[in-house]
Amino acid sequence: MARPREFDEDRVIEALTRVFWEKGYVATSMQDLVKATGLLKGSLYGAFGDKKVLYMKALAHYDKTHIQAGVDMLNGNASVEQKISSLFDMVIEGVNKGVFAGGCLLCNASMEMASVDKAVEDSVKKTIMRMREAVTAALEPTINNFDQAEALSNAIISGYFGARVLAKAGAPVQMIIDARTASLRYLATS
Amino acid sequence: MARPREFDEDRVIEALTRVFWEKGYVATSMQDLVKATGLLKGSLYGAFGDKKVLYMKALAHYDKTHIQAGVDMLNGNASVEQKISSLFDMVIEGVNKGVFAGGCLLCNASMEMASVDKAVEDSVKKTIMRMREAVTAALEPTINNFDQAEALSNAIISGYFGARVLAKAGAPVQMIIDARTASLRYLATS
DNA sequence: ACTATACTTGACCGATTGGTCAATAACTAT
DNA sequence: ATAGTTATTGACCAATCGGTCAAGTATAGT
Repeated sequence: MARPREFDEDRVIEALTRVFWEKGYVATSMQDLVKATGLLKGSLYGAFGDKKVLYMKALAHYDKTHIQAGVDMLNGNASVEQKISSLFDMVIEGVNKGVFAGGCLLCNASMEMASVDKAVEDSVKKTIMRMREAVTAALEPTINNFDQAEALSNAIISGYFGARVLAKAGAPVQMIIDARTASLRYLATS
Repeated sequence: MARPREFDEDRVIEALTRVFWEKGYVATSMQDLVKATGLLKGSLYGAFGDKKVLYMKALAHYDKTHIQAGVDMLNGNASVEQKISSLFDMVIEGVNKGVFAGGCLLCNASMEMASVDKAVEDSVKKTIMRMREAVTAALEPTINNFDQAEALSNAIISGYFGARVLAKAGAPVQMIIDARTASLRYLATS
């Protein structure tokens, strides 16, 4: 019926995601995306839409992959302590491996775009809530009071996001380690 | 000897700071700065330098005013609990007053620029360390072991930055409140 | 083989970007 | 009053921005 696509959509969105992750929305040019995806501008516009749409696709992709990996970990059958610890270890690992200075596309989007674009804000907020639910669920076996578990979850997520900011700033890793320790101590005394 | 400046330097830098604070580095155009300061482009370049220099001036100004206000508060003679609580209250206040969605230029700079520009990274890191020192000093009367105080300080700062991210995302204020509660509980159990 | 349809291509668009500069103006020291 | 110095002004620059589009091309159904 018609000419078939010559590219793999997932691969393209993966490439988009990496660029937006590394550079942010405004600092990324269509040229950057053309270079990263191997597609020409016309194809990108034809297949997806304008720059904002591409960014939303990237956010969704990041959610489906990286965030989901965290959620899966939290839903796994490790101990609660192990799960919370892993959350912060992901940040430290990012720093050590040099993954965009330990940055997180979700946090980046929140800082750069959430207060400016309603669609981004909604997307970011939804993802944060998913993370919170997962953390709360992971805590509930130990805490068994939902409100208390959620309050603890909120604090842990705050510490986690703060760790992301510290990581990007190139602050001493010890600060992140101490944030982890505090969350674990908080857990132990709840 | 020569023609005098027609503008007040502090007022101009204050205006610059507001724009960069609200929009970030890349999203701010020289036109935005021209409009905000009332100066023409040539004057801005002549008096200060290029866009990066203007940004660094803004960071320094933010440090001297907003960050310093926090440091002064921490050095004051309120109780430790009151001081730590105030740190988070500043975020909540920002959200309620709608000050750029509770954002903080320091955090914004860390997320957007620190991994890209060495000078920004250094500036941000230095400011973070100043905050840490102030928090640590505020904790020492209660903790009296320096290392322990610093570890707790690191955790609190992480929670504080995380609160900034949550604020910008438009997350429920309760999450920030719970982050505050957690920091106070760390303190109570140390 | 032909047609309808969708994809690819690259030239092209006006607007905006950060930055420069020569001309003019306002001051002070002499 | 004049000379020396610096600030202001706005026109100007090449480069890049996000986005469009007509032309060419590859496919599937007939």
